[in-house]
Amino acid sequence: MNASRTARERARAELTREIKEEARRQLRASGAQGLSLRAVARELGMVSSALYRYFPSRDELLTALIIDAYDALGARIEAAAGTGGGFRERWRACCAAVRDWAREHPHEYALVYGSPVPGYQAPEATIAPASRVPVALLSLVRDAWREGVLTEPADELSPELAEQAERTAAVIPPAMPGPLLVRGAIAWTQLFGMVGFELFGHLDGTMDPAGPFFAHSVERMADFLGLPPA
Amino acid sequence: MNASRTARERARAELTREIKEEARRQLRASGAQGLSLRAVARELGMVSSALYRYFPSRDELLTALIIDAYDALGARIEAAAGTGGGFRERWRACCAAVRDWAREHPHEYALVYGSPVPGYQAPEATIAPASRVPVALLSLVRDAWREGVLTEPADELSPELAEQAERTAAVIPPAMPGPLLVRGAIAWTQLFGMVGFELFGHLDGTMDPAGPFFAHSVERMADFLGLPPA
DNA sequence: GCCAATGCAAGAGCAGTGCTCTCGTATTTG
DNA sequence: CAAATACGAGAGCACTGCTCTTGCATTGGC
Repeated sequence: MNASRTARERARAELTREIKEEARRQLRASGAQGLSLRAVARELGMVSSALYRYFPSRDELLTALIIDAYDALGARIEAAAGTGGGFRERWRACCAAVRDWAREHPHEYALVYGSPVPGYQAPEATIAPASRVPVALLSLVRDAWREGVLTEPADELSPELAEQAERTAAVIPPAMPGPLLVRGAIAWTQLFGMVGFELFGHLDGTMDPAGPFFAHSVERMADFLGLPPA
Repeated sequence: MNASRTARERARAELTREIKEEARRQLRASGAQGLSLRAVARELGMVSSALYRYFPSRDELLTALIIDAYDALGARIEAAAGTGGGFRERWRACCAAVRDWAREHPHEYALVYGSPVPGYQAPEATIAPASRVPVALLSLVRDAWREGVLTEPADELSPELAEQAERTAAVIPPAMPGPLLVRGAIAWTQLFGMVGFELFGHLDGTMDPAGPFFAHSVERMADFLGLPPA
């Protein structure tokens, strides 16, 4: 497909990939704060100013890493959602995918789900890959509902929330009941709150190691969503 | 109590306070990344090297700000927990206290609950103020349980989790049932997951503005804890 | 009340950063 | 083949955290 017309274009694509690779390596070694354009260039045997031909600023490099991270996590959770078994097993697999990926790539997790860089405005290009995770989770809940295996919640929604739920449901047709979608969103925030707390050390000394607490909480959230027992 | 013995000691305490104040101002303006020792010194009319007499490094300054932030949030939630009304109202007040404080001090929230600075190890001095929030939340649940107004959960705990729950409950005697404490911890992670997502823009475009979603989720978590309806 | 010990601010300096600009060269395009 | 373009290299600017030395002010013991 991509015949990569000229030699220059092939070299450019190759170098862009290598820069991101080296940047990711430094990210893993010393975090986003410690990622230095000059160090990346040095490691690649080029001078720092040459790097600006590929990424116009340090923030743009970080944005590229963010998009890659979102996509990597998105692919993982989508694969988990597509496994066989009942809905509860698939829910477990999705949650485990998020936690496993986060523990394997803590700095990349921190980059996308930790504090945004000051003054950093998430560019348009990040929102699509960023939404893959919530879409996968909510789609799973919606599928369970469509198959009728779900005990549907009878929560009352305020008019504003009902409208937001409807807007949100529109991106993953066919529509599902608002109260159920909102419960899905709650479980989504719980999942990431727990994973973030584990990674950032807020569970140290109490629910530590976090494995049992995580497993238990996944079951409670499955109950909360009305998923049938396995 | 603190007669502040010598003039030198008074001046030192005063300057330490002023440094933290100016640092907090810069934090609010440009985030943790943008906090510069030299800029703080400049703003205070002193030379940068003089600042090192008060804080041995930039990280130590940040640690001082972190402790202050934990204490400020801790004081807020403790005040909210101590208000009158039923347990559900107090639960609402606690959750609102966390969200309100976070929205009022987004950069300080990011500092303590966002990604930890790379290679930054939370010093001993932070764990006591950091625990004020979970202690306040769990104490509220425990009080409701002691008064018998709670429908106690019948969740089964794995042996490891039961042991962790027991260890955790020991710091807020008298002991409470493990399954209930774990539900409290789940609600705790949900609360901070949701607040973090709102602050860091992960709800933009869906549950945005986040007020209705927040209010609804607080009720669902109150149900989840078995708190009686208001 | 004096004097040594200590606390402290100032300045210079080091190694590093992101980023800009210019300049000569290599590649691509018409 | 010539003109347009892309590119790497280097110098340089303004900034950062941090260290070290120097000289002055405050303190506590005699």
